[in-house]
Amino acid sequence: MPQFCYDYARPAVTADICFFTVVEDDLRILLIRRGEEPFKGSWALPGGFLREDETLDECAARELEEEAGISGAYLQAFATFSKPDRDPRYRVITAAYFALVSAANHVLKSGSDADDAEWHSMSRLPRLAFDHRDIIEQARAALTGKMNLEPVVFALLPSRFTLTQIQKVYEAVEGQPLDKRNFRRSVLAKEWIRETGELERGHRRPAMLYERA
Amino acid sequence: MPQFCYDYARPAVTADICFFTVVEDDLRILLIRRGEEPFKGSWALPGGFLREDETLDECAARELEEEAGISGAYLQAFATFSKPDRDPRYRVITAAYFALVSAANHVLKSGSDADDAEWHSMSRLPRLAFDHRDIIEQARAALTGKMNLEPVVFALLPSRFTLTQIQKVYEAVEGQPLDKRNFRRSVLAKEWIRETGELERGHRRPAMLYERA
DNA sequence: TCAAAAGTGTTAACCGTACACCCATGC
DNA sequence: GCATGGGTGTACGGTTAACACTTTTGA
Repeated sequence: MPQFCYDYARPAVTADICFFTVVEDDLRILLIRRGEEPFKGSWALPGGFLREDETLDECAARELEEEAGISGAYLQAFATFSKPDRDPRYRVITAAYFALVSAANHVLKSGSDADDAEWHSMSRLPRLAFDHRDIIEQARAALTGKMNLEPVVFALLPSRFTLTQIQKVYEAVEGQPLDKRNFRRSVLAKEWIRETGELERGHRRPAMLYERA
Repeated sequence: MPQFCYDYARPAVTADICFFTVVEDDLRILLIRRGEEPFKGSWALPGGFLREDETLDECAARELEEEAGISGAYLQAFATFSKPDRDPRYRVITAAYFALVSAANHVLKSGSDADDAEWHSMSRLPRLAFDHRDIIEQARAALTGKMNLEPVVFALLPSRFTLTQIQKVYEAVEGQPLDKRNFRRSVLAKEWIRETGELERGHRRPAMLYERA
């Protein structure tokens, strides 16, 4: 085993990811069950150590690929966590990201690190390792803010979607119902979407399908 | 010299600070002239290495004290910089902060690290080391956003101030003039300030002095 | 008396919010 | 024919933005 030696103590640096999806009008987050101490049996955010040749953004993207088999998800850093004792083993500085994937693409690749990964409803989180509950709370707040400023909602939707679908995603993230007419007016005013001309059939009354503009 | 050895490479971690003040209606930032390679003679942000027993917030506060002799300034992290080659010597991850101090308190303590520190107008920045120009640009944007949401402007003002003074600070940070009547109405509506009853005398027509509510 | 900064209101446009009914379809 | 979700407009209140003149003082 090689050794890396420095004149001063250096912390380990990781990127941890709050990976969200919306399924059945419910905001869910990907967690991994820990098989080792500390916090054996608790759930933790996916993430891992920064490598020598990558940025934190690249690290987060790589971990998402390795631990959940997902590439190309929307990824955004939102805070850094640095309390000296947040990991009882040794010092770890964590750059926290949130990531988004649509329900259609959220099937987890089995094998490798992903075997103990599961989606958990944000309304019923299990026992969490380290300070991951704090991180998740801040992630949700960051996501809510971002969604009202920038067109990130599409990362949580299939490529074509109805206005009701997009509304359900906002409601799931914000955790509160929204007025249908006002929501439609405001989302159309933003010019983030356009009509496809196709209708979604097979349920009740067909609904117009939209796509990202 | 002690040696700290790890099984994997670890980056150095620093906190760097974009330390702003407003003087003569001009937004200025504290920079330190580098006496060593790399970037000898260029200017750099104050900052330094994270110690074993402190958070990044504490590190930023300590560096501000050591390098500029200022304590209790408003401090806020806004981004992390992690490009592998952003420091040509070895890998450094930097948590970037912005800090604010009022013109009245911005005299630099001489001695120690501060000897080569100077305030520079944001409208005429010198040659900067590393990726510090990027960091400064992002800091200004973060500061502008924060000032319109939270009462941080007081960190850039003396304890008592006129409405014109507070307006000049906003104009300096945002880099654009503001309408006097609208500005006064909106700042009074926020209820961040109250009248002192005292007038500022000695110039032209006396102005009401306000203080933080 | 003049130069300089302090102080003061009104109007119009825009935006957010509240709110209820008819329509098209599948069963 | 009925249950289900799709689709639509208006009115009110609050906020923002534009805009010009009088007052007070020091020199």
